Amino acid sequence: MPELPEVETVARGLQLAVAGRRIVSVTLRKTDFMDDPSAIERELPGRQIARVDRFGKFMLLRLVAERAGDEQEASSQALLVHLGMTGNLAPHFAEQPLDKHTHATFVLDDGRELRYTDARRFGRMAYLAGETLAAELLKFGADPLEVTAEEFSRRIGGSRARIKALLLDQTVLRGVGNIYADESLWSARIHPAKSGAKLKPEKLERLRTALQKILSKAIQMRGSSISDFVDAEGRPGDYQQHHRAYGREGKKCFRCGRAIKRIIVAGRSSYFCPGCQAAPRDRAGVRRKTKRKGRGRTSKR
DNA sequence: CTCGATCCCTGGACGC
DNA sequence: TGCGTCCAGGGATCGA
Repeated sequence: MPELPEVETVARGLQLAVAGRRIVSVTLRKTDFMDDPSAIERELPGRQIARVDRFGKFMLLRLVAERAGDEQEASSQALLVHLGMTGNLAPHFAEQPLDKHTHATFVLDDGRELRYTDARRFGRMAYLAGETLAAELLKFGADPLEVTAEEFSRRIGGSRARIKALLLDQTVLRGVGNIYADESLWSARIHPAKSGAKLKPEKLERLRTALQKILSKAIQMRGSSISDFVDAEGRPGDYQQHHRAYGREGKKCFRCGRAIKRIIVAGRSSYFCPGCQAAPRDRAGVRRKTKRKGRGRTSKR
């Protein structure tokens, strides 16, 4: 589950490994997670990967045309890549066999191949340029590592939605996912079902600093590998060893010793300590997980 | 505005 | 061994 720290880790690895390389050719396989596959096939060959940035949970491969003076130099162009749950983007030697779920191969000018693999195809890939790119990026909220106290307070404290839903909402903050939401709430001693608007200023600030500290530490440790996350060099992260709440149902809270509980908030498993993270008095947001029935897909449309 | 439900997708865990 | 079922989860979408 690549979230901000994992995506940052992959982006940094790619920046070192492929920035400056030119894309020679593109081969696509399954394309149902791509915005416009033909645009990727058409626009990428001949372009150079100028640099690799992270934007929320996205990676942006910034592209430039080969020849300076080309009219397209004027507008920005990028390949936007979201890793979803199981996505991976990494350079390979051409002779390495293809992974079963390789959906895109970008042959580079040094003979290596940048390959995108994604078993579940929850990821996203899009070639965007100019105004379209700018408009896409504008949809997302503040970067949690950069967000000021004032902006955090406005975005989180200004909504009555549950704090867990707010942290996961990419239009509020970009880059936080389930793991780091739970870890920061545990750290700040806030129950996931608490309303954002009901958080006192000092709680809000405790949450912001906890979130930033946790994300920074996780980046230092190259992310959390809880399913099969590996970075651009194929190396897993180490931050999962530092999880205090996420995935620890039934285990003792590192602060108070009570058993960590798991509930569903905002449709996601939410791990918290019932001793340290007091349930909101009023609301009924603490509902037990409801059993889901009727898994059947009908027809596809 | 905020909510839950449903769908997308596959692999892994588990029960039988 | 193998089949059925459940679950994981980011995000889009829809109706309440």
